[in-house]
Amino acid sequence: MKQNNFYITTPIYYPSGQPHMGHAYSSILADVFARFMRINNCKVYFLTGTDEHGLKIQKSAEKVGLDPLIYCDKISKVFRELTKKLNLSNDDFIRTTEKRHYKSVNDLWNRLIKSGDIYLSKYKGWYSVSDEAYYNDDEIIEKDGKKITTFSGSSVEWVEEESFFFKLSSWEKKLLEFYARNEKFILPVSRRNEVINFVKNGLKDLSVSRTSFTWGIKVPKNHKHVIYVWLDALTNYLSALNYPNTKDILFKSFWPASVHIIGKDILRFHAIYWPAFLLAANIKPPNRVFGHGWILSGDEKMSKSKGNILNPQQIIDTYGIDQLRYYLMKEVSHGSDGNISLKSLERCINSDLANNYGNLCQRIFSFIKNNCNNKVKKTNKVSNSDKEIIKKTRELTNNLRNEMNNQNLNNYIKAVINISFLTNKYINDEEPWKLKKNNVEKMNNILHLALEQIAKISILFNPIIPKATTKVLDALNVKNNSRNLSFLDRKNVLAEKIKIKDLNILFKKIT
RNA sequence: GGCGGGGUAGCUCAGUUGGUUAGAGCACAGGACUCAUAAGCCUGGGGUCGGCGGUUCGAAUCCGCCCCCCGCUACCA
Repeated sequence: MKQNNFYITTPIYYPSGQPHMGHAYSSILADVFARFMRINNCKVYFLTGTDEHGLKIQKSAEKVGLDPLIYCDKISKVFRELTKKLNLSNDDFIRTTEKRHYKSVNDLWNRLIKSGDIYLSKYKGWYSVSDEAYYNDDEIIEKDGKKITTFSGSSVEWVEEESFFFKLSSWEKKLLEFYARNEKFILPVSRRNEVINFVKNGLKDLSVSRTSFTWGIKVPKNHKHVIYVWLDALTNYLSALNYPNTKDILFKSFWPASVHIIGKDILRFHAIYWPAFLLAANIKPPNRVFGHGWILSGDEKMSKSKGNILNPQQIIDTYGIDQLRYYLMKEVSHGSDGNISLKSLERCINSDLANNYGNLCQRIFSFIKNNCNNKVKKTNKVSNSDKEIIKKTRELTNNLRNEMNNQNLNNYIKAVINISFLTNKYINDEEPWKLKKNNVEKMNNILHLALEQIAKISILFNPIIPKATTKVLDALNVKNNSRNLSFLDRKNVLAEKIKIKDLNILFKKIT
């Protein structure tokens, strides 16, 4: 990994159902960080994709009478299309059914065999056919002469299955050392504690192959076995960089990954298994795993039976993608679960986007169009209130890079919207409409400063609401190579003399 | 059960080396203005900071007990 390079990933999605709000959230969150790092002058590689192996997919394909791969082509496409609808800026979209991925998984497997971390043995336990799951002794009771699991009540049978194992147990200490050395490997901190706790309670070796189904990557030299889902799926992060060719420019530039964005439900796989596999294979683990919370609807996890599903596609069609992106990023607080509802979505769009940022742009652009023929020129006279707003804006933006380096998007958004408050107040206080007749110079200075503020806000909001902010920056004639964070280092975005274009309403108010 | 996080205004949350009248945004009410999407600005109402007890000159903040919510407690992912 080169300095100033940034590799960020979403989970690869298991396409056994339609994309839901949780997928949308993970993807948008990752996209926001990717876009931010780009305007922060980093070279970014942003990856998403689909995880297409396993029993569920095999069965679903059988049900509709399709070859699993053809079936996957179809459903993976749905997720690929979603990246467009969500306006993701991903550089690649990987599927675990691709050749490059097979090559990569095979290589990782062979490395682990070679290092002695994978061995062949037998997996034994109580298996429930209907649950497709194994249970521990303490989860089993006898009822009417039958063994059943207390977990779901379904009947279980004793099964012994040949399986390859990964020597996870021998990585316990090394993992704990790794977490200690890399304090921010797992964020937020609460999740880090969970993981450390789990590891401290002891790790058992992990079964990493299955013989009960065939839809997957076959174990090299033993085709009876299919490679366990996580050893398969996680490796996608390497495959996309052309691993096993570690001399490849992509791999050299972007590994280890800067951050894997994931939901808290798959934290263990990313924070324990994944670094263990990699350490065993003598590959550097990623720099960070960020586990976000779930999207809830009315305090409940969204589910079909509860009828409280908010479908991302519908929301986008009704309200727009920038609106959905902004709402999700604002409403869900750092790392914890977030409740969403149409009501709060509409409130959020109206207050932040329409009334605040949108209207700020509108009032300034309209005024300049009607009174200045779209031309503004500033002089070097700086009033006390100018100094004041510049100073306050600087205070608000001081820590923004740091907030984003810790995935703390809430503080970021709060700071930026506060710049919008400041600017609205500035205009109210300065009353440029009163200066039309007798002080055009001062009026110009005020308007120019307002535009400068709008430019800064628009650049800072660009990762979150790219469409709307691009319209504004276009209307301001800000060059592409100026749409970055260099103004944080006390530079101005706009020239002293500027000509702007007309700007249409950015966000319609919802009534 | 064990370990961890949390309970602050109607809603979402900020706020600990303990210290003046506990904060923000949204929502609500009133006011002055008019460039603007009846937007923006100003002012205001509203909180026994989960409960009880303790330490202290002083506690949302420290200690003890209790109540409630959430997460983790491995091979579905």
